[in-house]
Amino acid sequence: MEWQARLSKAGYRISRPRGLIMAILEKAGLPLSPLDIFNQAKQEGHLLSVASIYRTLEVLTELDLIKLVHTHSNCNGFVRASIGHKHYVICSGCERIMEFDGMDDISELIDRVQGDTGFLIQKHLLQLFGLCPECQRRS
Amino acid sequence: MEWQARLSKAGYRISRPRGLIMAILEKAGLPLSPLDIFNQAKQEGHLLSVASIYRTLEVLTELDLIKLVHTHSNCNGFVRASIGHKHYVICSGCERIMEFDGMDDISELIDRVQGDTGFLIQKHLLQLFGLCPECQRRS
DNA sequence: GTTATTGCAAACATTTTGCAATTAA
DNA sequence: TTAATTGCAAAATGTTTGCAATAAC
Repeated sequence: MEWQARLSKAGYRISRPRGLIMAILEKAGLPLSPLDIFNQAKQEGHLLSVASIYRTLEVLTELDLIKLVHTHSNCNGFVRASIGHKHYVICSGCERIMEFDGMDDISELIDRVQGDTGFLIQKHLLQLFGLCPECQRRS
Repeated sequence: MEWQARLSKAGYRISRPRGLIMAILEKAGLPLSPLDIFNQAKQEGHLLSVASIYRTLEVLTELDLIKLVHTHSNCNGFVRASIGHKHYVICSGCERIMEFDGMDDISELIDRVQGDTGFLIQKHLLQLFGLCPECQRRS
């Protein structure tokens, strides 16, 4: 389903700022912070208020249209999300990001941890970091 | 090796604020933010400056004596770390945290992702979230 | 005694909020 | 038309920095 449809269905409106932010994240291909988005929009000749950016990112995250990415330093990078639960590999060189599936691979681990700790696991956060092919070549 | 020894060996001094912060994290058993640490210290009758807290957390993290924990909202919780690379399970109810090993479990996954994406994986971030035994009972 | 470390206060950065003006439906 | 959304500016929050005073070695 299109992001427009998902917004509408949830009772939100399709506004210009929301479209802009989705478009910017779509073509970025790497995690952007609120300020990054502000700057990118400005560079394209569109002035957004930071308040709108923050509010929009909150709505889009709530609808799983975008995801927050965690790194060593910053945890304020957002990426366009595709359907379903995914994990990310992030390039330490250029920040390029790719999704991958991996629920099967860790479900065994989750079972083991549940057994060992008595915790009832509900969610998980898994991200890999390394060099993308291009950055490998370059170094 | 004791944290004191590790600090010394790295050329750092054993100061009162550093000892306090290590002690506070040690007994907390859950991730504390810089402000949490400030408040906990104050409650015990010790005034720390926030600047020192931030600087200390940086040093301790660099020496792997403590680790930064990532959650949905905040990524500013620090926990006392034991030796070696660990992962964490965090209780969604009370924030209690436990370590677990799991490199074996995901090395296969890492191989697969390297093959599929061409990335050269160097690091990973894996955290599980759920209810601890006590919080399960309570709900 | 020497030098790292601290505390303070100010600078800086980031995020949130209230409210009138705007715009999507 | 009317209600959600925006932009603005101010407030709140979080983090970093320079520097003189202090404390570890």
